[in-house]
Amino acid sequence: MATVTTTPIISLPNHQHHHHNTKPNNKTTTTTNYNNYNNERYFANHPVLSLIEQCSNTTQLKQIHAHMLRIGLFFDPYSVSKLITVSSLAPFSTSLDYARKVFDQIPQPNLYTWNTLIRAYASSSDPIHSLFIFTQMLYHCPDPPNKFSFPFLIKAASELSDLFIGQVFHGMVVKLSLDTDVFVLNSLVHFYATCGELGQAYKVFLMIPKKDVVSWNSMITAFAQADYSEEALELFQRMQAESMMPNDVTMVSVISACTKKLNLKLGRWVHSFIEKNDIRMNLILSNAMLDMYTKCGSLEEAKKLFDKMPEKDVVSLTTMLVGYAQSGEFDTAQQFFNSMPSQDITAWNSLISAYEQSGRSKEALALFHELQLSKNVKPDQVTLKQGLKVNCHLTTSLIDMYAKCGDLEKALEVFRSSEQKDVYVWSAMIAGLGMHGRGRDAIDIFARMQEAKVKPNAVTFTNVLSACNHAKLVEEGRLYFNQMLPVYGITPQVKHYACMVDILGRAGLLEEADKFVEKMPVSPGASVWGALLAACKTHGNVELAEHAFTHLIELEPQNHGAYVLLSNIYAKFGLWDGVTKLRKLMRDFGIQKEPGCSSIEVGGSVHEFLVGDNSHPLRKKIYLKLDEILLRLKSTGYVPNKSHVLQDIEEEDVQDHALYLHSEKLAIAYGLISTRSPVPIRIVKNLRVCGDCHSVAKLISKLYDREILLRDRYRFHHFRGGDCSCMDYW
DNA sequence: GTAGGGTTAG
Repeated sequence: MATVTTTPIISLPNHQHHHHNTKPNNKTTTTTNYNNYNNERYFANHPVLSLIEQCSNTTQLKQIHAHMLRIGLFFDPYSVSKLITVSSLAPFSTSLDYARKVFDQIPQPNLYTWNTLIRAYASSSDPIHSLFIFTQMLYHCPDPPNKFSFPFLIKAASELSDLFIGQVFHGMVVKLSLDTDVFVLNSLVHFYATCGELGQAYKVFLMIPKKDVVSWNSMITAFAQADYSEEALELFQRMQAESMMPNDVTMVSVISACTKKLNLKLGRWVHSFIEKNDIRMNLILSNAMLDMYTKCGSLEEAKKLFDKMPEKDVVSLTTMLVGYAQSGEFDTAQQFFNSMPSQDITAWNSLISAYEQSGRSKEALALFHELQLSKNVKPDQVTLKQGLKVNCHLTTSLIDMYAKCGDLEKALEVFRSSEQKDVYVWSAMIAGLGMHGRGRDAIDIFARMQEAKVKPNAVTFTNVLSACNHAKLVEEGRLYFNQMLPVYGITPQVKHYACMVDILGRAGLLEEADKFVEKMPVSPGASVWGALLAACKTHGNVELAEHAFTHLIELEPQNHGAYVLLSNIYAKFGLWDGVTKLRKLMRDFGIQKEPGCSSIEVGGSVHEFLVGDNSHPLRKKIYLKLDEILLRLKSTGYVPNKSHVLQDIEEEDVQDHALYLHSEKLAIAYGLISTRSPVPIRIVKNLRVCGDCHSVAKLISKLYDREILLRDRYRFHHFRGGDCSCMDYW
């Protein structure tokens, strides 16, 4: 053969020299059959060889090994290679140690024997040893690597995902003129795809002179696994156009492409294609099909196929488990889990993840604990990621709960003590601070989140913007909104636009808010028009209000808040005709405003109050207390804000009830009667708190020296010493 | 007489 030039990476020895030196004088010892050593054909059909293949345990193998040593068969390269193959690849051999020991005993392994060992390591858990063996082979074996060596070597490179070493092999293949061998080239296609070099894989694929079915399969699989489903399906079509008959392996990838596209129709077509063309339905193909049916939403067809399958394995059962879990049928999912002869780590992870994803952290955590107690399986990387998610999920819930219950300190405590924080934990803390009016602190957390290398998502930005909104941080709001796409790659959604309109509008920048809405690239949802309308109410702009109202009602004809807001704006400007017209509209469309309702928890039970509520057992005491409060307030100069009693329909229906009968006042009065300082009075209201109730609450917090925590529809108000945490901006 | 391609959780 031609002299081999060296590559810069690994040099191939000049094999022409070796040939004459090594091969002829490699026998100095003698055994009975040793004279036959060179006559390899002589042993090819030796009866012992068929015995090797029938071995079912290590003891039998060792017996044959001993026998081969006795009769000299051990020194026949072909025979000893068989021994190595079986001892490394047979199902009962757990490690390559034995095969390696056998190999080390061979005085002059030939190329065939070297290839055998490289093959064994390539499919072992330590594929890097293939490369070590290869470098030894280059120096000790008289023959250069051949077309059989490279598929094994390239496979090792694939297993290692080592692009560099694979490229080196590719170079050697070219220099050794092996670059027309379909086996070698197919391995290269697979290798480049494994390393994510789809372009390179395709280049090699096109260069295969005589493509066989494996060539096509390798390329189709490469596309399918890289989420290029369209390309995979196109190649499948071209394969047929070129009259290459697809086989069962082809169909696995084709089905998998359908699954990725969530294309049930195409999946069904492929199913019938398989039946029409008599393609063998093996277990793996059936499993791929099950996966397609469950993921594409046809649990029925999956079940039908599952029942027909002659053979099922843990993958089949896991696929069904996931299918049922994702449609909420956890009992059935659990049954599939229990029906497994033995649950592998994937099965555990599937069920844990299914619980986690449906928000059932408790079940997920319980299963995780059960897994830790299991003797057969150990949690792996995926499990730990799930466990982390479960923990983060619980942490997020706790932060959210404490924040919404008004105990921001406790929320912060949970946040600080959590070891792992994912994007949702950070976001929940930002939201918590935001709803308590601590916009600066929320922004600070946002900055720290990025220092911790956690990438913000759309939820994070909603919370950041909302925090800016509640704290009147207009500049900051603009800044973060404008950074969303260019800096963070997150396309603003309608809710982000709505937040921005709220920020601008609430701050009185009505014109800017209006322009902002006009320039929106997405169509403004009801939330955007609602925010604009609310801003018009606060800052008094009839024309813009009517504009926003028209759009809002178009989207949500039954939105009672819209009618109330516009009616209030009319009332503010004395436009009584408008008020009357709106009231008529509301009557005609059967629109009723949501009644204001405040709740307070005392002694473990929740007490609800509506406007002018008379149903509470302690109503007499409550109204007496209310009178007393108002008397004390008036003595300090308090004047009820009549704008809330006049002609407008406030969030509470003040037409029939006096201002002081607002539900939050009743709830506060009850709180003063039934609880003692320093326990704060905690109230939750379904609507936005009105201006009068807000000033009353501030005064009570001072006169009665009580903290009042009031959560309204949009945020928290923390009244203390005569002031509110919202700084009167809400 | 050596070889290559495929399914489930994240």
